[in-house]
Amino acid sequence: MGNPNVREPKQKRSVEKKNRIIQAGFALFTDKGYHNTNTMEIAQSAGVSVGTVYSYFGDKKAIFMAALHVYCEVIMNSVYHALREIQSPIQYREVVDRIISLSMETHSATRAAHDEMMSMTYQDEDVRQLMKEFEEKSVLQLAELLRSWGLELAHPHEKIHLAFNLIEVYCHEAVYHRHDFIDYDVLKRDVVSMVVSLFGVE
Amino acid sequence: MGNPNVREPKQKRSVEKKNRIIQAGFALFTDKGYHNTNTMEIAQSAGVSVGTVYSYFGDKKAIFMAALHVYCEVIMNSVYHALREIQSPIQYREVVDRIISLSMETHSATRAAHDEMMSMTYQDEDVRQLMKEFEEKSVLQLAELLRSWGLELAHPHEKIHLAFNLIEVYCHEAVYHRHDFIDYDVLKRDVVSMVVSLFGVE
Amino acid sequence: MGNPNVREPKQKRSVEKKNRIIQAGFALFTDKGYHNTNTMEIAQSAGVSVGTVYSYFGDKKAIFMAALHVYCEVIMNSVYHALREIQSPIQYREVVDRIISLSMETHSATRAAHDEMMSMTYQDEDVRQLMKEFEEKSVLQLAELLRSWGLELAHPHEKIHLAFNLIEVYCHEAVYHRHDFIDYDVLKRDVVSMVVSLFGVE
Amino acid sequence: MGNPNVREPKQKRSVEKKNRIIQAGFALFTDKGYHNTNTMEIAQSAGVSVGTVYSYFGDKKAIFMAALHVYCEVIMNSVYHALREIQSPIQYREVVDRIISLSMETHSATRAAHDEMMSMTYQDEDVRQLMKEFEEKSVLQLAELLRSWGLELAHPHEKIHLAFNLIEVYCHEAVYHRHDFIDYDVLKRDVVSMVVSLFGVE
DNA sequence: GATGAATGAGGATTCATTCAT
DNA sequence: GATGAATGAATCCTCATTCAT
Repeated sequence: MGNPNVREPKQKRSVEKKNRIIQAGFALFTDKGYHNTNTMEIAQSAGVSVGTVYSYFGDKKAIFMAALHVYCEVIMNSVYHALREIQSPIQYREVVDRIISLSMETHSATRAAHDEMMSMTYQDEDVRQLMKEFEEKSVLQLAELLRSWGLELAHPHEKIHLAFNLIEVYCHEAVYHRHDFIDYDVLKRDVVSMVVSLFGVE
Repeated sequence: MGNPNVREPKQKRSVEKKNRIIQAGFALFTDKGYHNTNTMEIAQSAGVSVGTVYSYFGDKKAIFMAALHVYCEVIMNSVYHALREIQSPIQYREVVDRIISLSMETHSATRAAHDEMMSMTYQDEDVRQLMKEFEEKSVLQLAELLRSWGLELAHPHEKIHLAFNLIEVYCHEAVYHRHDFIDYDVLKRDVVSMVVSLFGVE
Repeated sequence: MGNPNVREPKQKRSVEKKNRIIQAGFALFTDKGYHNTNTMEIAQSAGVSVGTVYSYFGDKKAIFMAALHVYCEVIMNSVYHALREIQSPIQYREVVDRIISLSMETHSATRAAHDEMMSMTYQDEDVRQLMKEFEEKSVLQLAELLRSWGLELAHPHEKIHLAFNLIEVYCHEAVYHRHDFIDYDVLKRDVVSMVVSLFGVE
Repeated sequence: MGNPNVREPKQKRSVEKKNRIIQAGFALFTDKGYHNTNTMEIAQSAGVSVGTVYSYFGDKKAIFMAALHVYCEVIMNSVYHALREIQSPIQYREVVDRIISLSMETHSATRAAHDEMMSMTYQDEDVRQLMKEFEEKSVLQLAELLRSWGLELAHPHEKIHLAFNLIEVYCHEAVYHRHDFIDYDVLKRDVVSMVVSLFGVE
């Protein structure tokens, strides 16, 4: 399965080419879904030939994995870097609000990315593993950051996990669904309150 | 598109057959994903021929929609019926715990169902619409129920939405991922606390 | 191939039912073509079940053959009966004009019938044979009629064949194509002249 | 519908391959009819894979259209080139005879082609349009040629149309049917006479 | 006699992957 | 290294025909 001679690019030109393929794949998977995107589209969108795609990636799934990796990094880093710049005294309510804004941007920018990515997670063991590792890394990184803020929590991992998922739930709802029976300002306020209360910072 | 002569079964035998197809489709979509399941597999798994499948459903997507519909009903009803049987005085913490248990059962039973279903939601407008309607119905139904309990909330819809998604997040995590750095009892306790506090019932 | 137990209806009800099937088949084949018409459509259009269709006709082709037969009869009879009513002294130019009018009606009424029928003729030996017999019968019948008018021709069969095909060409062109570079009145006048001159009656 | 990435071959090898597919399609459609020919047969007959067929043609109909186009060109050119070589003084009777011979060759060579092609014309708007354009082009081209011979006719288009159809009728009859009651020499002589008289050249 | 549900082979089309140039 | 033409298995869907009720 797949090309056994996958090239690991060292040259700058090659690295850029590989990145273009990942970007193209990410954009297309995100927009149309994994199964509705074919390799030729990715190649064309990246400005290379199919053959070239297959010289960098063993198979279609490998492109997906690389794209997922980048996606995770982007999500994580945007939040992490924003948080690192925060100076004390920390206004937690504002911090949460800021994270929500950042997540909203990512969600809007990547449209259905999150769900398409998640969907694959449950159909492929390799993808699942990748996600798991990423989540672990993220949570541990943030736990460290909170500690550096002097926030000593009883069960930081669980709380971080929940907080992120809550924010995720909000963004998701706000970006994709727009139910008429939901007031999104109220929803957001509730989310912020829950997070703040979860961390006992208010 | 699809078979214009879709049979609407009235006979008991036919209804059962249609249901078998839906069940088979649901199981397969859930297990392997929509795109990794083909119509012949569904037919065989339901013990009928492909032709028969297409006499009940216009196309593959219609099977998916029917399965999604059933899935939504099952999820919703199990929770709704359980809640209806609750007598006052209401112990909210126990109620949330019960809903979590019910959701866990469904999640365990249906494995990756939820995510596969959700994934389709973002790639197909019809599926999206179906989900939206279902969510609306569920939230309104529960809001009514809470009111009948004498629980007058400021923004019930938003709270119900968040509560359900929180529980969803927990089940999801508990059933699929099992991160080593998470203590699932702690996670659950936090979730229950958040919900109870969200509804101001403790 | 096909049902070996084809019923030959004697009862009035059955004969009518068979005719309804033929009519329905004719209409559908003519409108959408043989291959774009399926047996269920024919059955529905005739107000019977598929099973009933197969009790009167061995297979789909048999319906076509029966429809073709009816079509030929209709075409031929309309012309033949019109000609039989003509009294001497015969105004040949008017006679030709009348035949053209009749043919135009049939063409208009049956839309693409002629060509669909003809098309099948060249793909199936049975259909070809049926057409051949019908043409032979028609030409001989008309030759007889012309003789009864006192028109003694050197090679009546060849002339009748040509005359009919010329008229056919005209109707065809006039009904289906409508080229901008053709003046249909001129075309008709030319056709009439050719036929009249072919028979040496002017 | 159809492959959006249809290859437009420039390389000699590719052009030849595309032509082989057209030829194979033409032969099969002509022999067995459009609906009785499947894409795999065409591919095999052309010595390529189905995938290759679909890289040159968007769908099956496109192969048909291409074949029809070639057929039209061949028919037209054979007649047109023959006529262009004729030197004055022009012996019209011989000219008509020559066209008949040429048409007979084409008819014999292509067997049922004409009718299969015509049949499609009445079931598909695209095919109809293609035929219409071809006919227009042919008639105008010939009108021009006749003028260059000094033959000034009152309504050349109508006459050319009729003449060609008459010849067509003859060839058709002579090649496919062979009715016993028809003397084909007589039929031919009548046709020639009609054409010659139609153009007033005798 | 009539029905119409069931069958399953067959057909058009797509697309991940390979490999000769 | 790069290309993109070629492959053909796999997929969704149709429909003539049968046969149990």
